[in-house]
Amino acid sequence: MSTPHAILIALLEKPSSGYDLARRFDRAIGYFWQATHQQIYRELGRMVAAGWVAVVEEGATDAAATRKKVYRVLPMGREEVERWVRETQLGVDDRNVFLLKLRADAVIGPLGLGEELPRLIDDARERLETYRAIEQRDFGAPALTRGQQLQYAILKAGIHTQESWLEWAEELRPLLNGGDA
Amino acid sequence: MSTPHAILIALLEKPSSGYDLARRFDRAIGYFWQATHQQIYRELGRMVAAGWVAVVEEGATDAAATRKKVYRVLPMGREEVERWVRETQLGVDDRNVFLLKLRADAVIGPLGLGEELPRLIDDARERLETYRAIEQRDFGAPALTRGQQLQYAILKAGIHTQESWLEWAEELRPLLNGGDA
DNA sequence: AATTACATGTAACGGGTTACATGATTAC
DNA sequence: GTAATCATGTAACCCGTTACATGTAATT
Repeated sequence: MSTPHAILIALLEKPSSGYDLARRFDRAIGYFWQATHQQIYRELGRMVAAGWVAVVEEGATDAAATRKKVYRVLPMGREEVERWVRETQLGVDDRNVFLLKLRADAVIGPLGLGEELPRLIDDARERLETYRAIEQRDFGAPALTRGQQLQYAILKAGIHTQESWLEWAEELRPLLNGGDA
Repeated sequence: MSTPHAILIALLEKPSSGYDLARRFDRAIGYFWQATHQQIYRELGRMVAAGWVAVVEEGATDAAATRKKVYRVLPMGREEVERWVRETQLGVDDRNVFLLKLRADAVIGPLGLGEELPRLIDDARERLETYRAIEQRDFGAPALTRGQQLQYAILKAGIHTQESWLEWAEELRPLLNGGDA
């Protein structure tokens, strides 16, 4: 649901054409966020209509580049990004969205993520405790059947995920709080 | 795209009504797989039409339970689950789908996941190497700006995710290979 | 000359989400 | 008797996906 914002942030990092955006979403960005070129063109059209982005009009850099349309973010688009980062509450399962917010914070000054992170950390700790409780309740027995071992493995996947994320988040914390935010 | 299979597997674990399924998807299952009651009823309808599931007809357990419809998986539904587990190739980003496959494996015998896991492990290792390469190339400098530190943090999130998953996967490996598969 | 890469779009479909709707049963 | 829970559904919308479509520029 935040594809337009993903595009806005990518454009803040570097003004691009739809085609370039598609390539960027296939490479680096695509590791944690996907968007096909159809989505990109669709959203670019909408965002032009909304006044968030505009096509860069340069007096024909070279005659060949006529077809290429480079988009840049307008003030209203930038404001929309700030609003979205500040007002969109995330849950424990929206980690890639939080990474998107981090990218926004990396491009345009501090956006108050230092206040959202602790809440996410608390949520992750809570969920981890839930998992630990299930672990002790359901998998404390000495001998488990194959099926039970597999179900235990599924639970462990969840435990690993939370623990690993918490480690990362604690490491990130000072970066968001220190400085000036 | 595998909501119907998620429902089938849940029904294999325990025949349930649509309402019960919705509650199960809100609780335990919902930690890594979501489905609203609208989706559940829609899919149940389709799967009845496809001959994958059927309503359990018991001669009125008690007169009050008239409205409740309990579904069970028919042989064709079970075969469809097996087919899906065996034939659906997963990518690095389909980890929750792999957990779903594991749940299927836990309910109905070994389904050949011992062959899919190594491929996923290789993919994860490859991606981890890509991340490590980016790390050395872009973030080797001694002093990084705030923005660069944040971008580095985003990359580290990816590194953590791969490492953590690989640890888990290696732990799981013998369970899928040992025994009889 | 032919193929690949560049570059931008339209159209249709299906699934997930949200809102709406209804009625029975249980608990306070 | 009123509210919460149980229980099942319909309808509309939007987004992501897949397929289709077109044309230019660069490469071999």
